[in-house]
Amino acid sequence: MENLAKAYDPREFEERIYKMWEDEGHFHAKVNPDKKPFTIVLPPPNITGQLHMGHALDHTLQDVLIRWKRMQGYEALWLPGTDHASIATEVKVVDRLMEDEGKTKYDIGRDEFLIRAWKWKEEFGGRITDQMRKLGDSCDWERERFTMDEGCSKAVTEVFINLYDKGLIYKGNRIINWCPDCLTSISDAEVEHEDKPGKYYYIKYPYADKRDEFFIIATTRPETIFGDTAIAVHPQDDRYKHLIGRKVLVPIVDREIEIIADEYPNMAKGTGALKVTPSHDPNDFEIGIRHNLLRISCINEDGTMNANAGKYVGMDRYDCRKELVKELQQRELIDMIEDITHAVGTCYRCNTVIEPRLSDQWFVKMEPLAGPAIEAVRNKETVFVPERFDKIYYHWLENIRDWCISRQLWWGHRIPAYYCNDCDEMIIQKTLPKTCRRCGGSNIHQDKDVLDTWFSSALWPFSTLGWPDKTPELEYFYPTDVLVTGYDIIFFWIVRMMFSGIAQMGEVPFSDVFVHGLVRDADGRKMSKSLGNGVDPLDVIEQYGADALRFMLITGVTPGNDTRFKMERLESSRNFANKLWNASRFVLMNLTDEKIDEENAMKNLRMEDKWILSRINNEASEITQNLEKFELAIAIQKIYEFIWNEYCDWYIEFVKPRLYSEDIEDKNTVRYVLTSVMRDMLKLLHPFMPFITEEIWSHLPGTDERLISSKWPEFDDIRVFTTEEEQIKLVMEIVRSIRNIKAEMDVPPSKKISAQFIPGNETIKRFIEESKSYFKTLINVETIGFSENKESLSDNMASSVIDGVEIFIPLADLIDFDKELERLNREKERLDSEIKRASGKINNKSFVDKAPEQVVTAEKEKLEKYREMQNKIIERIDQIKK
RNA sequence: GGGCGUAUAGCUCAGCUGGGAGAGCAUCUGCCUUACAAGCAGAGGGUCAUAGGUUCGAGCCCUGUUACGCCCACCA
Repeated sequence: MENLAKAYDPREFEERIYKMWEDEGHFHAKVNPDKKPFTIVLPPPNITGQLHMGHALDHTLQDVLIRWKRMQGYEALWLPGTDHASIATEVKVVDRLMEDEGKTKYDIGRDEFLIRAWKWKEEFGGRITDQMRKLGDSCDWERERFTMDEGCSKAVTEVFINLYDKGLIYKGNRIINWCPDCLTSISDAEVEHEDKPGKYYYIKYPYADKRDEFFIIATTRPETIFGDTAIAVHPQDDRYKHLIGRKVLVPIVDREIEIIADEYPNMAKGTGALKVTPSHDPNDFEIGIRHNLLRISCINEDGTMNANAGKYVGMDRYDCRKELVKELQQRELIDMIEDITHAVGTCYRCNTVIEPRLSDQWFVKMEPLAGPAIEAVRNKETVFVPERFDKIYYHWLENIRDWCISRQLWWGHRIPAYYCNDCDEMIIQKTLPKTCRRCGGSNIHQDKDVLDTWFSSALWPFSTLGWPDKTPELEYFYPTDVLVTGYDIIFFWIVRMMFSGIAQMGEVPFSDVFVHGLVRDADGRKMSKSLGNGVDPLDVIEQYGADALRFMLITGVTPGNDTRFKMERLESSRNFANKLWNASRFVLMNLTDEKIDEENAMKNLRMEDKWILSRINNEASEITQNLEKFELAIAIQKIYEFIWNEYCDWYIEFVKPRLYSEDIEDKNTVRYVLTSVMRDMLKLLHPFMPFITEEIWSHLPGTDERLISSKWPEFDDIRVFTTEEEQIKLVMEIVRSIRNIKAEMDVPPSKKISAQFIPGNETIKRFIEESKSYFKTLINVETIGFSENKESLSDNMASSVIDGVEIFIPLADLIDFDKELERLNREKERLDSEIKRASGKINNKSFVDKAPEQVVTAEKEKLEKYREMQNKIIERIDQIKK
């Protein structure tokens, strides 16, 4: 028989196997009316990114599901692709331009910049997809997409125009989140709130008609006073009611503003009065609309002060704050300064404090889109796994404000809005109009802004399948089945895919959202570049193999919870792979080229054969159920335990002598069972550890298909053997019991011994008689005998009681009776507590009355059993004491 | 301010619909037994955060409390 390498070395085969799968087309899914589709779209990683542990987890989960469904006979499509990552990529290209050529993007201009950006994409955009191959991701690479490829771009324009036509996209001059460093607007979702130390500056505004008296308001941002156009107080605020309508002067600039009444001010906060700066605060903006206030901007795009700030013009906003406070103090216009901690919005990319800023932007009107998206989850058209994440979803959608989708960047989908330079007419259409529809002029330019990256990712589940064209793929694969992602992008992405799918396709984009947590470092910290605590999946794969990494990432993780990356866990995963590897070596070295006769084998099964066949049969069915419920960790735990604790520890040990015997027919049976069970094991494990399983599979004789495309095991009624399972359990208990005696009584395991049994009944006696060869194989019991009672046995024996049988091991003159008594007493005490517990229940009338009958019966049986066992031990103790 | 999660063996974590507490690692003992020392066999180790409640029965369900963590929230 062809043999496997002696030690498990994943480097020897992982790459080769992946190439084979890809070359043979196993990943490719096509429209196939004879099969049911199963579709997952990959959350497209950024082209700027490198594979990190988060991807490794995310992809492993998806690959497990896809491989499993593929084996179940579904037309399983895992559609990969990458995201253009507008802002992230633009920053990279800008940096590179500066590094290489010392130029800014404005130096080379928009067209040239885009050429560089595409070049950058060509150079680095494929890096991450190459890395995915190392992980074993079985994506359909023939269908790989990019958010800015022709088809996806077409979809973007189409959606934009659809929404515009329905009045769901509009352009407006409104307050948006502005990043003074990235120099672009960002959406609400992209603002992170951080608690930062700040100060309340209590500023004195002189009354216009009585300049030596002051109205005091508290602000954290004194530099915005240049944009003040009112003071607002609550109409019910007794402190201020009488002042409504009076005028005060903005300090330093001496501009007159009015004290107005508005419901917004919180009477308990600050002085209860609010300076209103409509150009630099979203709430103030709203107040400004209600009261028709002037909008005065005082801060520029880059965070410096503008001419409205008088002598502070050109100064950075924070420098201005310092200087201005100094000046106010000199003029005695500051009442007091108080230290506070408050939440400050920062840019998710560069951490710069966000400047709310008035500007012309494009928005998606959210309310009409949010409603149906909320409904879809309430109706369970889409289900979150675990369920609790639907709360985040609801909360986000229920409180959503309009989505600012325009970005002042160059890399991305350009907004399909065109303006006539002559008459200012705005035309929304797919391509550049030749002439203006109003004035007929041909002097037309396109809107300079690009769209938020998430605008295109929101369309991913259908844009990648050909939409807006009615392709067969779209018809067949949409809606997709599962969307797998981390909880951190539920509102960035899941929410937007949901309402986009519903709005454009009339159907939710996926039926399940399988949410996972983060991979943290060994100390529970988030892996990050700045901390330098990230572990590179590629290094791990190089050292331990992709299978070990995948196994580690799935094992012991509760869905939706974070997990820690621990080296020891990786090692034990690798050890498991090694264990399987060696078990396979054992099987293979005991096979011959001779064909295994299945029919004959099934006729000559012994009890351990029936037992293991029965067990794997059950496992297959349970594991399938676990996978259906997305309980991947439970599923893999079961496979692990089966392979290690049942197949390796027991079955292989059971059958060794049969393999070394001369009984050809029996050897055939063992070979059949070994390989048959191993095939099923490999199948069940394959989704989780695809490489090692495929490699071993390829060495099994009579294999003419690939494991990746083989059929998932199903429960088989013929392979249920209850009696044999019972019998083997008894054998195992006896074996464990005797091993324990040997170990505790310091008898070398290799020492040959004999055993005497006092069986509880004839059936047990027969079982033991039939099983004597196992005792020889497993624990060196050379001879066995039966007795009616203890009295007929010699004293020099160690003993043990299990359910239904007493076991005696003669230890010649070596026996240490003190030790033996200690052992027996320990056992007696253990039974004591069991009996206490069980009898407590049985003596409890309400338990007997109210608990289900089978529970009560079971408890009674247990009690009887324990009492019997304990009696025997007590007898033995007494016997020894005499 | 609102919401969520976590608290189980020395460590990291499982524990699916409530019915005798588990794994991996670590520890102790004995074994190189011709698949595997990345291994085999045996052993020790837990008031399941805390106070109540529901139930015949609670690690699991309900309420309160504490600690830690996370997310959301338009900066007066």
